[in-house]
Amino acid sequence: MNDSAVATENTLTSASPAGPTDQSIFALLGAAHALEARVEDALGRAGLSGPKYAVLNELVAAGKPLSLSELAGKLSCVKSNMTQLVDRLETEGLVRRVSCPGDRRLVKAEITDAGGERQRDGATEIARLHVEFAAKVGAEDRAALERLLSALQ
Amino acid sequence: MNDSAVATENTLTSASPAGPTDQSIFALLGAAHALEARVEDALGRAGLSGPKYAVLNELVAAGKPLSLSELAGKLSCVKSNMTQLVDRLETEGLVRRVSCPGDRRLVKAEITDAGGERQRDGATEIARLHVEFAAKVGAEDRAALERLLSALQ
DNA sequence: CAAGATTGAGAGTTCAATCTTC
DNA sequence: GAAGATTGAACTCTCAATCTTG
Repeated sequence: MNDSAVATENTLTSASPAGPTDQSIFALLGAAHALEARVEDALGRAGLSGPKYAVLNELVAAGKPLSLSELAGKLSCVKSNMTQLVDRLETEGLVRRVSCPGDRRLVKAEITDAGGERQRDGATEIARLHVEFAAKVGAEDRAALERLLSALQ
Repeated sequence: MNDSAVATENTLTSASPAGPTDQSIFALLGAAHALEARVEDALGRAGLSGPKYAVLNELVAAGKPLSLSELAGKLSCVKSNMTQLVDRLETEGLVRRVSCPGDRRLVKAEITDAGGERQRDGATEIARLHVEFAAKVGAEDRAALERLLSALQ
């Protein structure tokens, strides 16, 4: 699982200057903001941020070390971002860099035992959040959401 | 109109590790991400970022200089953020800091002529985007969106 | 020359600590 | 002391430029 939209972003959600039409877009972004904040809060309880959880999650899902380029692709971010994110994860002891004998250009990230535990904690929090979400949003609204999302893509 | 959710956040939107339930949340965040990117692109054509547009917009809506604390309140961000954002806007000549004789603790941001032009350009781009959005999303789905949003808050 | 990773600079955000003013 | 603004440190992100390896 990936979760790049969890970041701390909240400057685009308050009033509506131009007209009534604006409200749809900005209301949607505001709600997404609130949801992201909920996800970040939940992960924070597990000692993780959204981006850190996303990386650990990908490593667990893959079941093997992944190169920084592969991770950047899965998280839809640029490679230099992954360099720094893995720096911070490595500092925390949640992943470790391993070199690849086959292709010496590659640097792979391998999850540590501590990283595995942390990922499980994060997944537990996310699961809890999801139950809450499912209870609040009815099936028919969820269908509307799907249509909305595909219209937006 | 405000628009804080426009930031560059994209690490939480890819796969789904835990289960099928996760998809609702992360799909929503992913779509919001895409929408934010569209807004940022549109504003970029006007030479603005989301946060910068939000500030200019508030100043135009108020029709008078606003203190940095007032702006931070309207944009739902911390005050230190506004200090730096206004720094960048001032460097670009879009706003200017004015001191307040009545309460010498206050620093107000006043929009310049250049800032006013820039805001108009941004608003034009946003209006264009909104027409597109309204055309893609039907009225009934928009109603479902409203319910979704209030359930989320 | 391509691809993978890193570095440096900059935007945007948060928090904690500080300074001035009330 | 409390409110307004600023500064410094940290995180997340992007882009452009560089280095190493293929």
